[in-house]
Amino acid sequence: MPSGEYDPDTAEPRWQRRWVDEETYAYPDDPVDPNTAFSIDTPPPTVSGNLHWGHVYGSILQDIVARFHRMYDSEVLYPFGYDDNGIASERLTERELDVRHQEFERREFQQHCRDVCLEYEENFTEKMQGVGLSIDWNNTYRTISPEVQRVSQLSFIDLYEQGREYRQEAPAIWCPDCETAISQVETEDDERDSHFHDIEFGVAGASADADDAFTISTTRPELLPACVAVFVHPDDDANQDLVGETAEIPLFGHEVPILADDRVDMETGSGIVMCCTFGDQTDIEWYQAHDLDLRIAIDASGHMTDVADGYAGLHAATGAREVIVDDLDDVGALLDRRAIEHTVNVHERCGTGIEFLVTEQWYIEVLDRTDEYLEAGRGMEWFPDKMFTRYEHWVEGLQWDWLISRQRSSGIPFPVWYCADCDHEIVAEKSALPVDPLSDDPPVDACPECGHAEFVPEDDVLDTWATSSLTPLINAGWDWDENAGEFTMDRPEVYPMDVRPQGHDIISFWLFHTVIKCYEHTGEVPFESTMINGMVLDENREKMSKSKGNVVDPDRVLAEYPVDAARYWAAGSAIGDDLPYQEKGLRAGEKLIRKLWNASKLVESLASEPYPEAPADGLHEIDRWLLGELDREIDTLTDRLANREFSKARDGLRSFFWNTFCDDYLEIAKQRDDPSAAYTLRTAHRRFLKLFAPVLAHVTEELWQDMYADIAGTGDAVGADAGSDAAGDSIHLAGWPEPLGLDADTDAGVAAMAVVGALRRYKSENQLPLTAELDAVEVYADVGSFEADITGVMHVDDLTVHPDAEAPVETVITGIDLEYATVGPKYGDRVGDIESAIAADDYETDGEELHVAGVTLGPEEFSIEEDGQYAGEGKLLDDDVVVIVRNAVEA
RNA sequence: GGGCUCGUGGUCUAGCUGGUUAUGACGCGGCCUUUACAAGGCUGAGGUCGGCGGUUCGAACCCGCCCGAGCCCA
Repeated sequence: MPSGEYDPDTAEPRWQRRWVDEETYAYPDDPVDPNTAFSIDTPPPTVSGNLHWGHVYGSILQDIVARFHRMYDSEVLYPFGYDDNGIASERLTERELDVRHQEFERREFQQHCRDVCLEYEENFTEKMQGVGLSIDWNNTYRTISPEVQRVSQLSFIDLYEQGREYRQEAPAIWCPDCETAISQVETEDDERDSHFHDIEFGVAGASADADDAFTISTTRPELLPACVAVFVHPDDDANQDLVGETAEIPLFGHEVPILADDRVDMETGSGIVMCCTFGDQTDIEWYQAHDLDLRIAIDASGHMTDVADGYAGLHAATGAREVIVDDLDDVGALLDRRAIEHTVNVHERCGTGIEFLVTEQWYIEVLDRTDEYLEAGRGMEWFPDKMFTRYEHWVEGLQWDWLISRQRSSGIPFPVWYCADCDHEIVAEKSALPVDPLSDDPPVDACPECGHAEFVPEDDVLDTWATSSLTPLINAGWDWDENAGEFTMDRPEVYPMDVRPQGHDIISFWLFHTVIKCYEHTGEVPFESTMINGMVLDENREKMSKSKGNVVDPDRVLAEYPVDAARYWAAGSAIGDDLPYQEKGLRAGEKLIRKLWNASKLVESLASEPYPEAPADGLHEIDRWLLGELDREIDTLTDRLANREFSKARDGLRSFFWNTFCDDYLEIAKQRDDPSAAYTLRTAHRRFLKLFAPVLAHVTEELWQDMYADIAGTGDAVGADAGSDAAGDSIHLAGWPEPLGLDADTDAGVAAMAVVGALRRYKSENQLPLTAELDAVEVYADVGSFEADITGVMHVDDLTVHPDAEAPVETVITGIDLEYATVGPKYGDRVGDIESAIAADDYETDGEELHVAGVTLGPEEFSIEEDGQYAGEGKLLDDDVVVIVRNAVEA
């Protein structure tokens, strides 16, 4: 029985432990009806450090969805994963153990990664449980685990067999310091001091009348030996005569074509730009679009190659650049040199400026099916709708197939070997997966192509997105059945999954890649819906970042506030919108928790039986009214939760509970002691607990256990919801309330509450205690059989109700309200005249019609605005529902 | 540089396909010891809806430009 104050510091950890220990949220092992199973593709956080507030925020939104559907549908699969096969986890491991990955054989280093990550993962688990997430901790996965490696390699082989993967020599982003290819997400922009150099290029064989030289501005003169073309914008009239000529590179002397391309930025430097293989992304595009030569001037370690003639062996950035600039100056080709600050693409790990190196890489073909992938995206329901646009633009703007190979030493290996003689690709047997070609033998003794018996293992590993894009299949238990010769699922009922929750920053990565991979493997869109949450900002609506020092530490917040308060705050967001962290939002949550606790105490003291029976002679009208209003709130709330309208759901329920239930109904119920009130108090209270349960997971559980769990569990409960309450011993396993559908006189209820409100205001304004007696009150409205309730709660000695009588008030016409929805379109620009005539009192009403400004409006087109004036004894409180009070106490 | 999104009282927000007086919460002022809660109740003040222009009888809402913020892609 709830007494005293609620103590979240002990209650919240207690329930969190119980939920885990008793496996409250376990998904059943037995097959589940696909119609009631609800599945969530939980985002697996990257194991690279500690959880931040953004994780907490996103997780709470997922959990609200999970808890709602667990009550509303039935079985919910809410799994959890740890993404620990990426470079971030390798770095964490190197940092923790103070080692370098190169010191180990691949499997050995992977083992170290697994050990280190395990510690962090335990910490993640603890944190997630501390937020009260209803995750099924029996269903967790690690992306570095053998099971997931098997899924990932199966995926590679399936796509390979479908002909959707190919190997090609192509430029890749390369870190010359770490000596590895990296993906674009591993790079970041950095402001660097640099120099802009104006360099004079010659025009080879220039005719006498043409210019024989032009200027190029560059920050990277050391790339001159790698120059393979010069570009001019097609709209650049001043330099158009150069197009078609041949340029001569200063110092190095080789000749390259001068071409036109609209990717040239005419605003930068001279508007003429050199294309080197490779200085930046655009160079790669030009190289491919114009089929240019390849001149590699910088090697894998960042030093100049033989292409750079006498500069070979010098380090490009720290040696060759200055020497080349000096030499250009000596031959008079350096026209100008000025200091600038510009943005450089660097490797986020070491800060080294990235290069582009041509290497052999594996790709998944995507460009040929963008139409299908667009259609697949349309096949999902998007919360919010507007986020689909990002997916759409990403797919429409795709320029490259998906590069999935990485030259890292840890990660999931490609299950591939090559014939040492003819380079024929040999793929592992599906039944043998997972394999590591570096330590496992290929499935054949001799090359099926040429018979050669020696093989070279592929030592690349898969892009981490190539694995994390399989989470729906991992969750569904996708595998290859060797005997049946087909792919199977342990839990086919969860696929496609009901919802993919994630941030909008990775729509183009995680979501897109998951959709296309699962689509190719199963022919189905992997999600019924996707829920895209916004970012968490700081109190000033700015992005949280370590450098700004405005990062919110989850531990600190949760030490100070109940988790339920944090959950209340998170539920205050419109899905897809960014949400600023606000302490006042958490404090408002605390207040609601306290209100719910105190109201529960009152309910218990007013109605001692947890499940009282409904009175045989029926419910009082006010009780039917309250339960009827609650029905409507349930309908509204259910729709809002189903549409992921968290903020509206939360605020609507809060208002109804606080204003209607606590302020109106409970105040009246306090004055009563009858079976109808007891039944209603308890029925409404149990329903409120359930409706709040998805958001306020802990306090509702505490109250439920205190007040209802014992009897609900025995099956002795009677009355509304008794059947579904008995289903489990946690409120989170109880059934979501269905509307009771009682007949209720809603209009009378609303009128009665208006009377009560008016009387309450009257007392407040006259500085009377709310318990003060009122001598006489007259009401000119139909309040049904609410009279006793009004007199009880407002302490009215003599209440007279005139349901049909004309109120003794004189109505004064104060104006005319136009029905703009009909008047506007009908009279168009004459509306202005009508309005000014009304304002000038220049109109006549004639029964049903209004004559104004030369037109006649029908009864549907206007309404008369009138004020009630009362000259009799007493005071008129409200002229909507006419309430007159005569009271001796009032001065 | 391109795309997408957001901008509503001091703060956070509701406002659906344009239509009377722009919603609620937090904070602020005043009043009320009322047998669940003073961390409560009642009540009041506070907004030219980022700016400018346009469409319209009528714009927070539709269109254009600009400013500020965020994300993604260059």
